[in-house]
Amino acid sequence: MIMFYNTLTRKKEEFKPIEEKIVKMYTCGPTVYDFAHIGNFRAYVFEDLLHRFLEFAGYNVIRVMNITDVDDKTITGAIKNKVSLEEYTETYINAFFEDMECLKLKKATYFPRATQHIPEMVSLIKILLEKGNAYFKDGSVYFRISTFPSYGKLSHYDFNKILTSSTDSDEYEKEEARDFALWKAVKDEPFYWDTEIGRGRPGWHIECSAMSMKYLGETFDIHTGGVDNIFPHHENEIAQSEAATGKKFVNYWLHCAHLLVNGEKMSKSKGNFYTLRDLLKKNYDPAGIRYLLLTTHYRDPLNFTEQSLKQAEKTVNNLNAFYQRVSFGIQTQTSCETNIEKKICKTFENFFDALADDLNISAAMGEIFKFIHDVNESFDLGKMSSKDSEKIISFLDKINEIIAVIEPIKEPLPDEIASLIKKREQARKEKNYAVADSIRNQLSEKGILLEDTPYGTRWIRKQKTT
RNA sequence: GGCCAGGUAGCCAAGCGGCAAGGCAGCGGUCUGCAAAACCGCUAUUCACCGGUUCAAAUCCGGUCCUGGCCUCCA
Repeated sequence: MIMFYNTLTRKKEEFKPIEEKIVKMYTCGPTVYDFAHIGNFRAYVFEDLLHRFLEFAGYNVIRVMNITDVDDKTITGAIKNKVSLEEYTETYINAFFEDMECLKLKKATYFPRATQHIPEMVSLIKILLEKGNAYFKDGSVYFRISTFPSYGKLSHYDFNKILTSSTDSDEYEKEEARDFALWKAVKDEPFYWDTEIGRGRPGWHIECSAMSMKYLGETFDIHTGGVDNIFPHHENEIAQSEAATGKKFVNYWLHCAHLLVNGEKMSKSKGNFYTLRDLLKKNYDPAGIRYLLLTTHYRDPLNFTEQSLKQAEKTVNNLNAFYQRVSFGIQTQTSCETNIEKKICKTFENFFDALADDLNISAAMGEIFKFIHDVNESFDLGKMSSKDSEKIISFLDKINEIIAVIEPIKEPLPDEIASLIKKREQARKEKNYAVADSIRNQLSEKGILLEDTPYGTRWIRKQKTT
């Protein structure tokens, strides 16, 4: 049984998709006005875990991640740089995909862009106008919240108590302060679309309603984002979508908590703003970054520090060392029987159950580390057969489908290096340790670490260290 | 002010009524020519604080303090 915490009900609920074996999921993607920062990636890593886990659990995941390529910030950026909106956003769209690959984030099925779905948004707005849920004012179209009584059900805000007074100076255009723009009239700006509802550009929220319904249908299973999206963004999506279709928009809303930097909110003014690229420049390992973002429960605030990043790197390093130790075992060890199969089954079961409980990744990893410890012990006692090793490796490969931080070395050892290792073993036999150590240092510089064991010399690839 | 999270060892982090998982770091030991990795042992009488409920509380209830978020375009 899979349980998720649903923001809508504020409870953990059993997950039941609309269609058996298929999950339709919408994950809020980037606004491409700048490079994404690690706070953004915390959300994307959480979504990646969700995606991978659902596939792991046997679901066919149909996932949409939108690219917001028109909004105030992208427009400002394009004007400032005197380029078209397309040119301006292209850089950041490409960077985003590179970053995703770097963090091993699984690709969504669709990456729709707002600018390519203007007709869909317009027709949705037209429906809302016809139904009386929206109105024109000075060429813009606003959603009339008074026509949607359950407004506030996601954020659980009581609108009788708040928002009685209008704060912004230009709010006079709207009938009510809380009404929000579906379509913004454009007069002097260079970027606009001429449509049946006039010349203008879309409001922020409408793209997600239009695109999610296009690719996933009027009602779908899961919608995710950061907690800061609960209000107003997701609240408004619900209002627009449900007013238009008369149907429930989304069954499960999952939101991840924020990332803090050194216990403080991440902000440009404080200078504690890291992009993924900043960290890579500082020579941090992408797998370590992924591990750190992955292994704090998504609903808990994550305090990002360079110390914890270094710890994460070390852990990833040890996971890789373990993988390689076992791989090496495949080629060398021959004897004995263990009940490794049983242990693998139990570990797998516990790992899966932990994740099925609202993605409890920390508990799931705890199971893996206990397993590793047990296996290491058996190795030290010489109780592992090559058959056992093969089973362990295939188990680790399976786990890695979710955690994706282990990088198995599949390619054979280059001849040049193999012969150096042989040469060194000869030197060691002759107790010529000066030569042996110099070869070891030489290989270390090439990223190959040697480990002498009772069964011979083993090599592993050195992880990036900082 | 309203609403929502969170405060567990040096750091990170599970547990959410029945002897405080796990990771990283540290210390001592085994193995090693030396290493590395691994293994063994040690490292929270206590879970922000104060009360209460209970045979039993880190876990439930009440209050206090601290940190962070949202309250109209920020994941």
